Amino acid sequence: MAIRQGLDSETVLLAAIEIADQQGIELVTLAALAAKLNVKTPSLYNHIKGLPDLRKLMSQRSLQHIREAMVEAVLGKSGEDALLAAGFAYVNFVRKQPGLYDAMAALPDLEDPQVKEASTQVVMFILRLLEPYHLSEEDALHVVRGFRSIVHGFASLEMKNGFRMNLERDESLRRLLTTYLRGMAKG
Amino acid sequence: MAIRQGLDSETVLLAAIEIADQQGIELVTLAALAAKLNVKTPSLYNHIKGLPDLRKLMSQRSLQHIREAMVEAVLGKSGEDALLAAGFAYVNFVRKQPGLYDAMAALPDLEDPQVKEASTQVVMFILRLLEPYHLSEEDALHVVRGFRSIVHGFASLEMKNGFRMNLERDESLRRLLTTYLRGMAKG
DNA sequence: TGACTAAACTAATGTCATTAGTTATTATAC
DNA sequence: GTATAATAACTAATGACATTAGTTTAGTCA
Repeated sequence: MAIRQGLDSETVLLAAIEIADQQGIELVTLAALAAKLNVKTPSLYNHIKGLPDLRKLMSQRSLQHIREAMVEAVLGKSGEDALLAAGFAYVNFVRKQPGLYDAMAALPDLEDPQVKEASTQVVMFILRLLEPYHLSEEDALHVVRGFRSIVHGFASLEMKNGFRMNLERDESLRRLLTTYLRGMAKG
Repeated sequence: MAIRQGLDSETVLLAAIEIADQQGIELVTLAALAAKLNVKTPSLYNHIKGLPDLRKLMSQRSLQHIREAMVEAVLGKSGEDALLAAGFAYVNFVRKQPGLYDAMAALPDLEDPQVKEASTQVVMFILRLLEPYHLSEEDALHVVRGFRSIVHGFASLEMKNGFRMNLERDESLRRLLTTYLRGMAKG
């Protein structure tokens, strides 16, 4: 017995993400995770500190992925095009990995240092996209809040089946973003 | 023993809401609820079907309160003023009852019939506010999605301490809403 | 080879939700 | 007013889960 599984925290994290995306964040239990990894529950504590710690790792990873997806999406774009592409990249990430994103949304608060850092990276990325607008620092920060509210709000409502009308979702998102950006430009 | 407490589902619901707002939704357990109501846990099942049922009741109630708050806020207002007031009423409700709102955000999905109905009431209310704009039905529905995304996104990010910069939050919200509305008007 | 490190394990505890079955209180019917 | 029915509380039991303590054993390295 006790054959080593070669586990490490990354493997545990990836398995947790897989369960989250396939079955929902509430089914990410240490029991389910251990079963998936052919190990007993307490063995997981060699790699993660516990369930709350795992949730934090997932949130952090989620924010990293979102940033990466947005970075990739804006390559070769600037101004309004870039912001639109970044917004879609954000929402498309949530569509592809709803459980992982939900781990972040389910976090009681985002005060954990590492989560904070990943979140700061997202904010700084959006600030970069706003440079062509030559806003004051304060103005830019308000816009970042606006942009984040829009994409997070849209993505989470969509994820929870909050949009029930028979209406193109991408079109809703496109209009939401372009309307906001138009308001910015014509402000 | 077994003195009757005069419990009913409303009392249970109100106690759950109180725990949620004071201590957070994750501490709304049947055990905590029973203790608060001077009753043993199984007794709660005479009034609610179980924890998932309670969560649904909370979500439904949350949506009702949000609608009421918005209705109250727009009295005597119309057009952009009304939409701005409604947006602030939404966010201020979440500020006042974060745990109750979180119960809704924590629901796996919003497919439950009664939650759906309460949600439809909110959508219909926003549609009424859009009447002065004389939009097509499709256009109006896209705007409703936009408005909901904005207020939900802002409120939930704020609730989870997602806004960490030292920057007026009401001002962020005001700008977010007016920028969007300006984009609509100048579309 | 021998000693150390660490990854797995077993065992135990405590919290929680839920169900089944029981008791006792309140309301209703007569 | 008393008998009966409905129901709100209870006790007891089960099963899922997270977590901690202590143990074994598999790799690693001197």
